[in-house]
Amino acid sequence: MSSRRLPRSFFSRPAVEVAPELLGRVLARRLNGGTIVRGRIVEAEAYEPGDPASHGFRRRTRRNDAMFGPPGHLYVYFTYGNHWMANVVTRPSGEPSAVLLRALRPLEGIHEMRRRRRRQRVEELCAGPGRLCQALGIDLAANHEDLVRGRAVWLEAGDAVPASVVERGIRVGVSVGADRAWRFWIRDDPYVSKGRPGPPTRRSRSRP
DNA sequence: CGTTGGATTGGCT
DNA sequence: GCCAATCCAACGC
Repeated sequence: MSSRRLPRSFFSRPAVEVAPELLGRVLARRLNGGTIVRGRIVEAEAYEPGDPASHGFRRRTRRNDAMFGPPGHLYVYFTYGNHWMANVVTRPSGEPSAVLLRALRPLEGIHEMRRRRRRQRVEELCAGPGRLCQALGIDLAANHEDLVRGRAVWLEAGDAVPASVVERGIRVGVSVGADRAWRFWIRDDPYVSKGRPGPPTRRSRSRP
């Protein structure tokens, strides 16, 4: 398994090409204090220009700014009042696109992940986009981080998985753009998230 | 300026 | 399976 970093050219392509090729790669994080935490990517989703489900579909704002920036950087955003999400920016600057990291298989720093997640089972540490951010301590401070040259978070080449074991389907939790089968995962991998593909279940709108 | 709902999670019925 | 938590971007007026 290679610990060399993925080059900028890897990311400077459409997200739908990058997403399946990110499977088997390793997301690495150096926490304050120096502890290294690493996990193998087992599930990812692509968000492309002109994609109504993408944050980059509308104009550039403070929130989605990283999506419009150079490839190989991190786009981090906050949602549902609780959770951070980590994306890898793809395509050249000016073309908003990114790959949402949805699940990792923990490799290193598992004790630290358990402490942050307050969960013991290894299968529950990084199986979900909000969970993996919590496990790796990724929040807004990591937005715009350079995965190619940065020291706080980066991507190692790891072992690309053969296309024969890559499964694809519609994305999780999106109400529009469900015609696009842009979610990719490693078939039968126990660390893939349990999120249901398709639109989120309607919540009650009742108020106190 | 008020309302809506989200690239989710975890706890409870 | 259902739904509250909890915040803020986007959008309507």
